[in-house]
Amino acid sequence: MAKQEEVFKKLVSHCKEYGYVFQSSEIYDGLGAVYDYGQYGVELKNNIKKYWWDSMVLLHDNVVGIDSAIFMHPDIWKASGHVDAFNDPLIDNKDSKKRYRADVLIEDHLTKFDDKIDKEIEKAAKRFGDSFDEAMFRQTNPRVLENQRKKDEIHTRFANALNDNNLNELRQIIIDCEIVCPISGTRNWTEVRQFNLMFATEMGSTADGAMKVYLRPETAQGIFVNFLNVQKTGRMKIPFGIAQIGKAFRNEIVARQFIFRMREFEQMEMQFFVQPGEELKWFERWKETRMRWHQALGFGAKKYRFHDHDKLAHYANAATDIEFEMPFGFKEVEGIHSRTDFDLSQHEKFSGKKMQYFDPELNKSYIPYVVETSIGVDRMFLSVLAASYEEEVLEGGDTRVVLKLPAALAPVKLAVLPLVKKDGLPEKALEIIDSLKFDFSCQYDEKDSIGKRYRRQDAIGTPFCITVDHQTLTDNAVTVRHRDTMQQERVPIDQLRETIAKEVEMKSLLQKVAKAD
RNA sequence: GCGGAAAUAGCUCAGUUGGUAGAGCACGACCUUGCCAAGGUCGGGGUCGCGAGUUCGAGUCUCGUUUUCCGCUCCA
Repeated sequence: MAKQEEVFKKLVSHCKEYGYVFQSSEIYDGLGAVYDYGQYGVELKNNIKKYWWDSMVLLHDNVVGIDSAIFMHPDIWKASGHVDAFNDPLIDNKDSKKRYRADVLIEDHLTKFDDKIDKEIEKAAKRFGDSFDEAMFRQTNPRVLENQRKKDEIHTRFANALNDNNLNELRQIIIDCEIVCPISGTRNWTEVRQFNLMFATEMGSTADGAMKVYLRPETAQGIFVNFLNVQKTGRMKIPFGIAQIGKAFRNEIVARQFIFRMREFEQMEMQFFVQPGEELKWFERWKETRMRWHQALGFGAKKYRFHDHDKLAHYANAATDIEFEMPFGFKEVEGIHSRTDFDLSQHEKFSGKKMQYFDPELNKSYIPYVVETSIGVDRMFLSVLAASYEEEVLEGGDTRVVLKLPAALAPVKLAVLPLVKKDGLPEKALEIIDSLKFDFSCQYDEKDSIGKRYRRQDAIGTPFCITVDHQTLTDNAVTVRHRDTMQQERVPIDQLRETIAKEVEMKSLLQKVAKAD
């Protein structure tokens, strides 16, 4: 495991050194858990997105795409449950390092306090027997009276604090009541913090009451609220799907492991609408299709596994993750969820608009059930890089660092290298680039020895190096050097396009995905 | 968010008990070589993460802060 972590560290440095991923705002000391994609990173990311989009929208005539806005009506997040589910005041005990909900701590304390008073009364009742009058005892016993007063005071303060969302007051109550951590038994508390998963901002002028809007924490809701728009204007018949790629934002408390958990990230989601009762059948089908999509990349089946959820979220009746073996263990890359009719029903309730589909075959209306596939672009990016990164020990004993990226995803498809920087070889090389640059992303490099240039291309994952030598000038053929095997072959210049296209076109991947559909 | 560690050139790092910031690689120019990196010459690049404090003097000591990594914690 320690070795794996080393590999991960090297991968992170490699990403920075070769222009794949940079930390955001680096010259200002960075911004926590936010990253920028560099010149090669953006190409790889775009290729991953294209691979997904084409496999969804191009290969399925009943799946269409949309691009919904990041800002959405705030009520959408009430309907989805995001507003209520993540609004808790949290406090940590510094000794036990345990985190609690501040309001729950106080409630528990008050319940115990009530019990204490009741026990005292019970004790008194035992002592005085039949002659005991509880009402009289409560009204006259000084200790009970004092406790009662304290209790009322705290209850009032607590209610007010919750009402005003006064976090300092909540903490003060915990201190005043001398509430201790059940684990450490100490009163060494942090500040009370409100944790909300969603980033909020204001829309409209603040002078006349701006509306609080959120940056979407998931792209799915943009699909749900457009369900009828797409269904009607596209004349879609159930079953059908809507796909979307877009940014989402979550204010994670702990965001770590490089780009695996970021505050700003990108999702590729597809919501598939089906007849109620058919959802589990489709759930299974999408599980298979999505796994095939991953495995078509050729990293080996052992790198992937399903992780079925035992504890289902309230909206789901089946859920699984596709996990990938990252250098830090098997981690979720994609989730496939059978979300029932929860989301559409909620939107029907909150918006007051019907979210139903008239099924001409069944001759009735219903709220469709939804099977969702949701994959993190950044996680996918990380898994592709992790699987591709290799430090190879060569025969001579020296090592080379090579990114064995699937050719269809590689940011640069080929580099054209003149063997020497004279005798007209550079001119010939540039001529070749000019003829290929419309089809493939090409690079030209004439600096340093040819071996060094090969290594540089290995490090960014370029699948082909094309070397122009003196012979090229007479036979119009070049040497094609393959990244993974380092093997070379002689190819006539007029066959270059065909030779390379065979390997680098997205088509080869898509055909593997489509095979069993 | 808590605890621990780290931060010096683009990268990897050195920098002694506090006394004028260094190396290798990388980068640029020129020369040389030419099919699997690290030949020669010259050159550019650092207010030592940031901010205070102690001191005649701080990369070095103290405090704060930011970021990253590790462990907890959290995780629609």
